[in-house]
Amino acid sequence: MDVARLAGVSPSTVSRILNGTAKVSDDKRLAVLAAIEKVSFAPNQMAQGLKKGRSLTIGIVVQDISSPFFDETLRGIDDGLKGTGYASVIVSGHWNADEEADRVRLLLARKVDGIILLSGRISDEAVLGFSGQRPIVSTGRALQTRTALGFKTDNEYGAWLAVRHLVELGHRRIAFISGPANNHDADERLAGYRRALTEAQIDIDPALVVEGNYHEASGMMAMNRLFDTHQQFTAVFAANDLSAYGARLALYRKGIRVPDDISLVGFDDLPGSSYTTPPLTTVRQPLYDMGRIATQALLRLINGETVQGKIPPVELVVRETTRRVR
Amino acid sequence: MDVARLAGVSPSTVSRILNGTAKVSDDKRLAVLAAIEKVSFAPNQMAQGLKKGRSLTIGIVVQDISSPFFDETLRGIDDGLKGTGYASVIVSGHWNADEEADRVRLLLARKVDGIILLSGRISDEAVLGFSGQRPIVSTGRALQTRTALGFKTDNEYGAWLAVRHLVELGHRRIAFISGPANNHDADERLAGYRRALTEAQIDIDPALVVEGNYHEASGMMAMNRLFDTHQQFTAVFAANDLSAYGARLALYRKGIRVPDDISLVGFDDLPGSSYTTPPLTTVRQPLYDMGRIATQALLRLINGETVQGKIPPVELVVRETTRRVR
DNA sequence: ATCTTCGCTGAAAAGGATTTCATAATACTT
DNA sequence: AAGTATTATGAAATCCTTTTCAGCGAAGAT
Repeated sequence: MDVARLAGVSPSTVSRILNGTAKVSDDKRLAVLAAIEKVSFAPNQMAQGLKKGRSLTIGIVVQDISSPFFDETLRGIDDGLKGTGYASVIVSGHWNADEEADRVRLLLARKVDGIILLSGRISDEAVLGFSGQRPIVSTGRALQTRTALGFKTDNEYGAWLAVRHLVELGHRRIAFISGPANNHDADERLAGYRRALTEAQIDIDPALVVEGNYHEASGMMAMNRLFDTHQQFTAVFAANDLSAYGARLALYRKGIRVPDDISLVGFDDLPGSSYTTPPLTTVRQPLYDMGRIATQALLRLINGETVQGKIPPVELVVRETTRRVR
Repeated sequence: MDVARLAGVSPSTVSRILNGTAKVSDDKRLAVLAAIEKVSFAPNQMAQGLKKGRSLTIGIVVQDISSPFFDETLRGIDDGLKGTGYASVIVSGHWNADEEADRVRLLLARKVDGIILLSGRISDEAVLGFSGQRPIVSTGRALQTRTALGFKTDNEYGAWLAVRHLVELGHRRIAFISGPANNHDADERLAGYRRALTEAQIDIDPALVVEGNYHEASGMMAMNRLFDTHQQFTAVFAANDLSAYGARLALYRKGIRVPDDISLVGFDDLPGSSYTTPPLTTVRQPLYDMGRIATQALLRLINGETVQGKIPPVELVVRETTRRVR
């Protein structure tokens, strides 16, 4: 080591000072510190990682790097990592199970100390398998072993909250813009929609539920499909905020006022949803908190501690896109 | 190495097969491949990196992980990295020069092979200094050395485009919601606003320019300040889309119609701006392309090739928030 | 049939830290 | 004062690959 030579000590001593591993006499300590300062030495993290068996890196798998949904959670993760010395490498599974599994393997080869999996598509078994190599915490699944932990938001309940809100406002013809088929969360939200209607003794009209894919464009198209087939309805529940945005635009284009003519509610409560015109009534998922909590849990798992996953419940936030039916 | 023992060869041979570094007899190759398969071996990237002197990792410094502005660029970077074997560790400078410099040092200690700096706050000299250790490409600055490259979007011109558009629609009282003080980009946009007005022989009224900070809330507050001081204006140019969103909401709250009563134009063209109500007229920055191009440039710099920075120009995209003044 | 050349392969060194082990120097016991 | 317990420190081993170097056997040359 360069610094060692400069300070006239052995590499061992430098290491001891850097890590506080053992007592070192003051004169040597000072000499070493001075040498470090002089050459502005920073230990090679790859070498450190190789020796210590930990990289101070965690891997994060999202499905879409530029979606406000994931970004808000990433912010929570970033904050959760603050001051821990950990950095994160973020990869995207692009909503594809195979690609996702690939990414996880890649992270594992990079010797990340743990993995956070957001809205993963791979099976629970696969997660459990990977968790044999490194701890994993995942959103959107119920899991609890010594090295794997899952958090689940209650999608069914959230959707139920949204639809019940509409029902309480007197709406009876409520359209639903669903999420993509074969998506677990999406299915649950649909179930919540159904239950709320059933509880209100409103018949479920299949023509009122139209499939979207969580993106703005799909919300817009879904809305247009509703119009094209001449459906009657006074409210729309979109399976996520993004598709609600799209629906909102379709409504605007038709000259239909929100909430005066039609009420609209979304799901997620993205940061932008307080600034839509008008601000969107939606079901709040604690995205940021999920990130923070997942991070803290992962760090505990990495330290071999046991944890259980608990996140704040979803809640309805009533803003200005819903109104009592006239 | 485990695989070596299992296949009855030396680690050297395994390495040669993995890297195609030298010819290996078919029988051994097959044995090794089988062994690799059997224990699903993946080389330890830290050891590889340590030996080879490259980590196959690049560092990315953003200022805010959960801002659509950065996310769109990140998407470009992600796509640019696709298939290269590189992964990226993303850190945030939180718009703070000291923190930013810290993050860069951290990335350097992690032995990233190169760095992409988005909207950095540190000085060009600092960038040049760091670029002595690893290549750096940065947005928002003009730089061109063997190991550092900068891209600059023409903010002044973009702002000029926006304001000229409003002028051409007959607006003469045009308010400006600025970016934060001491922000280079923000200053340039202000300059463009001024030039466009001057060229149209419209007096610049200082009361019509009010400071924001690029966030939605500031746009809303800026708008309200304009109202509180009873300014007369028929159009508003916001220094970025986010503050335009905020302004839009303030307008909505006052019952002022866009674009019927007041025209509004933003800057950036965030993905969400096609879905605001109504869709926002704005100055398009090629965020995604900037990410892609920056990535390709960085990879070239890493390979010791020389490159020069060229990105598509900004352009006005006229949507539905601007209209001829009555 | 002997000497060169060539092609594969393994042993060993290297990359930059940490950690174990051994040792020299001090301090403590009685 | 002699022997033992502590301390601070350096030498060497280790983490896991890659790469250099050397050697062995086979093929080619004469």
